Amino acid sequence: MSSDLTEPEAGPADVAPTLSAVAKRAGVSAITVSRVVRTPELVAPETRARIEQAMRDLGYVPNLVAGALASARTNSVGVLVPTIANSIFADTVQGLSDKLEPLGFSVILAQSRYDAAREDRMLAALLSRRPEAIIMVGSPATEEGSRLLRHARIPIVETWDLPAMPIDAVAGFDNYKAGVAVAKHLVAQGRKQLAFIGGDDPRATRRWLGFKDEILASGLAEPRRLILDRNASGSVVAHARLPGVDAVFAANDAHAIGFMAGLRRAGLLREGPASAQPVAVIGLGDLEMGRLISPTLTTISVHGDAIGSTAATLTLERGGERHVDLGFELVLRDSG
Amino acid sequence: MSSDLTEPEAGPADVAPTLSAVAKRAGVSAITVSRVVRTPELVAPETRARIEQAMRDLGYVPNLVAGALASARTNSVGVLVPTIANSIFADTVQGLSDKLEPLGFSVILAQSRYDAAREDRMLAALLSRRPEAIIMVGSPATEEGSRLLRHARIPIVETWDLPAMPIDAVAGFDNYKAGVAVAKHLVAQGRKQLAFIGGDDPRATRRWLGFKDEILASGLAEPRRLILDRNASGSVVAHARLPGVDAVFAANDAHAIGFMAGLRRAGLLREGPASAQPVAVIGLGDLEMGRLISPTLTTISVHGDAIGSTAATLTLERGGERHVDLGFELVLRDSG
DNA sequence: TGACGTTATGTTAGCGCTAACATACACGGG
DNA sequence: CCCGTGTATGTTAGCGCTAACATAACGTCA
Repeated sequence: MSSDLTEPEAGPADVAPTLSAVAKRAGVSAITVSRVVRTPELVAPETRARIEQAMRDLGYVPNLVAGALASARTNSVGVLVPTIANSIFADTVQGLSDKLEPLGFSVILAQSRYDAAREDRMLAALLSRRPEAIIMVGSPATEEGSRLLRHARIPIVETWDLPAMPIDAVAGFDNYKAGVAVAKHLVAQGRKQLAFIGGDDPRATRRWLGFKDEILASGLAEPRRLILDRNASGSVVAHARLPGVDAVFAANDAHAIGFMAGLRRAGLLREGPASAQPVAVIGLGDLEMGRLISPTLTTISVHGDAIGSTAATLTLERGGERHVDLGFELVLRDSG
Repeated sequence: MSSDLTEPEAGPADVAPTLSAVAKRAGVSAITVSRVVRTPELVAPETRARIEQAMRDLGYVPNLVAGALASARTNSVGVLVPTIANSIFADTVQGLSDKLEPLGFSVILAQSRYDAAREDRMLAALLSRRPEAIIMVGSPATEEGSRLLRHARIPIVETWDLPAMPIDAVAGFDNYKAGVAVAKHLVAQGRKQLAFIGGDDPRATRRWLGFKDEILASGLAEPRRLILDRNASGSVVAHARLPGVDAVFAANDAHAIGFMAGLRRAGLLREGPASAQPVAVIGLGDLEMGRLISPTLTTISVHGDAIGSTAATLTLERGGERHVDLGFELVLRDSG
């Protein structure tokens, strides 16, 4: 028995129903069904009702893959982050999704895991899906990645930094200045033995450079730099590797909180204000957690969600300012 | 001057080059170029080299939208989570991405923000992109969402719970039993006035029910339940609304840590072990942060990343066990 | 009254690719 | 010498939809 015998009544089809199946059932042409989906106001109310009924009967779900090919619009944006787990970038992804999803855009998410080769592969994979824009944390790590993006002819938004020669648009803050601000604050507090702990990705490195340059400029000895794994556990034991240190700038709040846990075990954490701390600790990211621990965490607040929603806006509007500095704030609490 | 004048040499084209453009340049047919992209071992080395050169010259990026339409394979999976920011679900998304991205699958991410109507819209939006599977946290909130998924004829994985009547596959743990385990532990510790704080989403509610039932079964008075906002700040002041309480189960670690911050301000937090705590606190999720604060956080550890990678595996293999209980562990530390 | 806008619907072609099926040629064994 | 079996490449049709351009049936107003 061949399968082209149709079911007696509207039984579940073996394959997803198409526009023309709906059209046939409603006694109209395919384009009219297409209009009901996309521009219902152009279809007469009675026709529309008949078509909507047919769509319900068949359980029609539009095929955006075909629609995208025909219209050359995918209504999707590619988003590339180093990692999404336990990370400050989750806020940025949330911020941009919240702006884009209500407009009918889908987010195609890719993670580079701080690996340049994987980043290039993910960039190529994203671009083959023809997103209408790419939003990424940072800038391409390789020349190849940069070339791919420049040739894509779609809005590209680099975030979480202010690259000197952006590909297209930027929504971020000055990581170097953040390092400078932290150094200034610690020096003014009278700290003498300063150190930086955290990763060595481009943004953390910019923070380190600002931190170091400012400390040197103020006449103090060059600060130490401890490069740590991406998990906070490494920072718990970091204190043992920094003898004599009296102030630490951590590349992010997780490292800062881990470092504080190590200080607590060493009996070097006070419940009092920053001035009472044997070792000052300053983080970056302003996690909610930093307000909940004791002593509360002094940190650079960076508006991750605003970066996301600004990036989303930049993908939608081609004109106007394409270089947005969202800034940061040094939030003074009890740890440093 | 009209723009259809081609550049003298391989300049950047106005539109993205297609397979046939590459084919023409290499002097072969389109299908041979397609083979170089997908099954290079079927193409003679010299031909392949010529085509690869042509692809490089033109900066060819395959169009997976067209490929997906022609082959009826999109190589994408839809992922629906309540939220990605500051959340335990980020680990799950990371876990599944890490498994799927190397296999050429893209992740289309959508957030429901704990809103049933938005969940349905996101589900419909995901399905119109014809993903090869859907992975979601929890189960559809509405009958409509459930119907959509059942008719999609693709693998559907529900996670972070063990639904009684799953649509297809499941990778999760028993939230009810988690509540029971916490209650048993607190009762054995001699706690009398118990309370539950957290959200009222389906999974938190299952935890609450297990918690409550076990406490009632052990002869104690019915525990109180405080429904809080999704941010931890609300839990900081929760203690004032629970007079006389001596043990709290928080629906997640963030709430637990927030509640502990409130206890600290009230002078009700000790540095000692669980037995020394005036109020025991137990969380769920096992955030790294819980190990770093003081007192350390007793929590239910739930393997969010394993849920993600298991879910990914379930989307890829259609046969075999489709109902995986990843379990949980009560991790005893100092808070309760 | 007929040229002209307006509203509702249809026709045609094609988006860029791949499945399925040719075709062409080389090679080796009976 | 012809047939079978690879190996390499090509032809054809079509995936499900939409852009762009008809067409038809109605007013409406000078």
